[in-house]
Amino acid sequence: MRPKLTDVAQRAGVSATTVSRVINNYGYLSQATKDKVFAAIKELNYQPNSLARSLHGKKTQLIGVIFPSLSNPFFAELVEQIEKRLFQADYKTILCNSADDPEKERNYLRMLMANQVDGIISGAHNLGIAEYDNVGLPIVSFDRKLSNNIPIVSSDNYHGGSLAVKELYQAGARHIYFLGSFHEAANPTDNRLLGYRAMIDQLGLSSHVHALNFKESPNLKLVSIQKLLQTKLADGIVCTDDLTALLVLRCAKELGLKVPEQLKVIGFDGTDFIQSYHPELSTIVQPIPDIAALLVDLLSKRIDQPDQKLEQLQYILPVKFLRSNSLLF
Amino acid sequence: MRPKLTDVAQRAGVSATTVSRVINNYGYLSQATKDKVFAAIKELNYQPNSLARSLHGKKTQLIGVIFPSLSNPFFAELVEQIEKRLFQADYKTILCNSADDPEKERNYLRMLMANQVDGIISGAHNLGIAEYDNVGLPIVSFDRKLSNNIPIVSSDNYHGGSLAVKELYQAGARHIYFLGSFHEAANPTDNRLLGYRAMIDQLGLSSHVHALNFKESPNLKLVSIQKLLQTKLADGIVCTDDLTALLVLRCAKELGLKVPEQLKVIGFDGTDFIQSYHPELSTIVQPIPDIAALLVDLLSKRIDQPDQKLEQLQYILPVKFLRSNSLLF
DNA sequence: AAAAATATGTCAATCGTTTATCAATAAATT
DNA sequence: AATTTATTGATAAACGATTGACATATTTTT
Repeated sequence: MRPKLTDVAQRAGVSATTVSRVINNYGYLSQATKDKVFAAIKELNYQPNSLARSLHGKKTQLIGVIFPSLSNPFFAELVEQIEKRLFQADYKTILCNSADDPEKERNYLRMLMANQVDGIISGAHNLGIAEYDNVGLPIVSFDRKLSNNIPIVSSDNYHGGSLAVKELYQAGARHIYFLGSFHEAANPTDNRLLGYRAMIDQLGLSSHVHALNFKESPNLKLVSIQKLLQTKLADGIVCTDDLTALLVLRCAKELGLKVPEQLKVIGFDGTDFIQSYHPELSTIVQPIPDIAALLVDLLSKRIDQPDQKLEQLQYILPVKFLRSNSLLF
Repeated sequence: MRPKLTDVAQRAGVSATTVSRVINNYGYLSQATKDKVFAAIKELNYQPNSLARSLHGKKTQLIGVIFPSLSNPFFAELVEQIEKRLFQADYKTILCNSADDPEKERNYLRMLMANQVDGIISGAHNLGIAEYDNVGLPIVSFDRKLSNNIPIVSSDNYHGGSLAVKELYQAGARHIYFLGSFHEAANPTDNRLLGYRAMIDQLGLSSHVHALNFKESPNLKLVSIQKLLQTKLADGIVCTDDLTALLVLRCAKELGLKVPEQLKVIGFDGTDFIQSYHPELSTIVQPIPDIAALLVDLLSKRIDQPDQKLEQLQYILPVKFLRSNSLLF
């Protein structure tokens, strides 16, 4: 049986009240008593039961972190950073992989409420506004517009999209395609497409969009990409993510298309993984650590001051362009 | 304010006891009452406060999942699978990234205890036996020998190591190197090295081990690999993980070494990611879904029957060899 | 009509901790 | 010596749900 507060009291030879006073640091306390109590706590390896504390209105220090996948390095690294920041802020991470399954996501929301989490960080989810509003908890969102009460953090997708085009153009590409997945809803991610179009227009080029279904397997995507590359119409491709860009590079190689001479490619995300293991890929780098830090920071504030009005609904973080061999040589 | 049990009772026009009976499904209950109560629960969107329930001895349905990293696709996929299985078993995952930091891991153990988790899945951790034994909770381990009370699940690393050598040999390699990181402790992972040595001996070859520090950055590893490849002594390399193998492939390309003609390479892990995005890499595939399923299964049993003696301390799951271009063409 | 089974309610204790209130004692200050 | 101030304790009421004991009423069975 785990020791409880009264055990500590007995061991230290003080009252339960005093032990609680020491733990919660309030009221008058002599150094001698504190020492005795801390010693007893150490000896018994005592940990206050956080269930009982939270039942009393103290925070649970639990945060639900909802993401659609971990096998995508971008989400893996983002979740890793979020967990790190949450830990530093003395929060624990309940990992909720929504797996693009609305039912699972709904279930998780229920569970999180039942577990009295202090707040939720939701990344690229797939439920409606109403269900998130019903939760009645501090929430911050990554890359998805939810409701007017939920702040959104995202990278500057628009600028990323247009920057990619500009870089391809400057490297000599004139037939620049947009390749990847995007939604119809007004998601921040779709701004990559808007940025692409804007820059295409500005440069007087014509836009070409080749859609991929996000949920499809890499092999199926590959088939679609092959079809695109075989036409040999494109000399530059803006990909909506780095993994797609890798498929393009592979496909180009198989078709004997020289990169970057005949085909220039830019990805999106720029994870550490890609930078380390595919340094040949040019990409638009999202500031993952900053995104994580901001999400945690905003959520902390929402938790500590739930009544404070939102100063800002949208937080857009700058992206960087990482030039590499897939573009110039 | 979130509705509570008494609110439901009031709404349904029954007593609190009856509501509790309905929720916990015991005692005599008419269908009519059940319907009324369920209706009230729905209307109020009521969720029993799991803190209060657990304080009564009910399980928290929380599991601590401790892993050293998410940015490594192997761990990301393993954690993803574990989360999936835990969810199916109605458990929630508290993600603990130990980040190879003993202090952080220690902190997490404390937190998990304070949060009354039902159990812990620990993957490749870095604390001593005593500290894990003190936790006094059901624990299962991945790839690390902890104590005699903690079952270990791992892949057949020994067979994987020897299989890799055998395949390289059959493909024509005679100077087969072992490249990667291993510990001095008797960790299951080190069996890859033992398997390598055994097969090397069996084939009458001589063994060559080139060590890499697991924690070093990819760039530093690359330097070390370059040094190895420049000697041109190896015509086959067994890597302890796929990421290292990718570095070898890159390095070989840069040095103008033809793969697989001059150099044959085998990795280890065989994540979906590698299979999808690096199909050219031959590798020893760990059965990630099976590992996850077994870990969750064993833990569930430990939780439900804590007094049952362990039938088995070690569970070794079979690996598969995935042949690809880095070996034969 | 009596006995048994079914259905619901009231009441109170409990889980482990927090916290307010009231007392009591010791030490420091005037 | 009187008055503050500092330090600890004892007691009890919460937090929200569970559960056992007991009472009462309604049905069903014999």
